[in-house]
Amino acid sequence: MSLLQEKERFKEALEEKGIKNTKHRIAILGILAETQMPLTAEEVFLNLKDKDISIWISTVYRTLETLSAKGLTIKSSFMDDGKARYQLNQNEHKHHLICIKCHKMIPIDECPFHDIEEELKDKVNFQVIGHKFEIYGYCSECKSLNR
Amino acid sequence: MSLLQEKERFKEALEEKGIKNTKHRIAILGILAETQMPLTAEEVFLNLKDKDISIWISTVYRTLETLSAKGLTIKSSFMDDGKARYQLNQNEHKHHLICIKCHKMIPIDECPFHDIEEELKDKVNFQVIGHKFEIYGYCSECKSLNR
DNA sequence: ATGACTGCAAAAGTTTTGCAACGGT
DNA sequence: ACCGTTGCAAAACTTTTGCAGTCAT
Repeated sequence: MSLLQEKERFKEALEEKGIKNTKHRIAILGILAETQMPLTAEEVFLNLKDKDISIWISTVYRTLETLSAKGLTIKSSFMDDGKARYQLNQNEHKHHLICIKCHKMIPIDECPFHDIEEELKDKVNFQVIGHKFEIYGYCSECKSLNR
Repeated sequence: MSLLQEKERFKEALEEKGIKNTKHRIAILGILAETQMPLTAEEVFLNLKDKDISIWISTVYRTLETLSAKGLTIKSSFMDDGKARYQLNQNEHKHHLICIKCHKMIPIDECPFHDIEEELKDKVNFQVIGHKFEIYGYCSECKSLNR
């Protein structure tokens, strides 16, 4: 997809969610689309600076919170390092292999949850809202660098 | 299990890991065993204060980090609220249903991972270290309170 | 007695908030 | 023109660190 097409797609997504289409929001969505990796607010901020886009880190935080509240991005903190990470919500039901070292995410097709969802609903009285399934380890590159 | 038995068990666990057996460590493990819920450092701290145990919050943090490094507790930050939570490592391979509201954890026997582990190893060159599988929603009590 | 652990204070790091100015619809 | 968004500064909050004294082995 071209950058222009992408920009247009983001613009439409913002409209659909009823929030304003600003250059910062488009830029942040662009960064997340480009890196295809969950980024901390600071990483997003630095990426923007690299592109000579002037923005304040509080705006990055506010934007990422807003986008996550609207479902355009997903906030998670799976790394347990005290930093929240944000990624584009690709709106596909996907899970990932996550490299502990470089944070690369490798999407996988498997979703084990659906198989046991029914089973669970009957066994325990629990209203399921969502689930998280992530596998941690070293990707092929980091694996070879590591030893 | 009686409190005394528990204390003895914790003491042995600390010895086994080669770290000192102090009243604070025993107390913190006790809180985690008692609540059976992932707690933030502050929650652990407040629980201790309730029991008139004098401790500094930095000690709570240091202790929880140490216990997690030794595998006696597990650190996670699945709630995406910027706070790390710690729970007892019961040393069983378990996953949980986690109530979004009260943070209650309901253990489940299912682990979908093992079924697809082999499959993945072949498909992608990825060295698996661990995985996280959690299901979020409302437990039966919070469910009825909610609507 | 030695080294690990803790009390305490202070700093570091991340995230949030307030307010005025700015920008999109 | 209106109201959501952003720049900027400052505060709030979570977590870490340093050092001296204490405690477990």
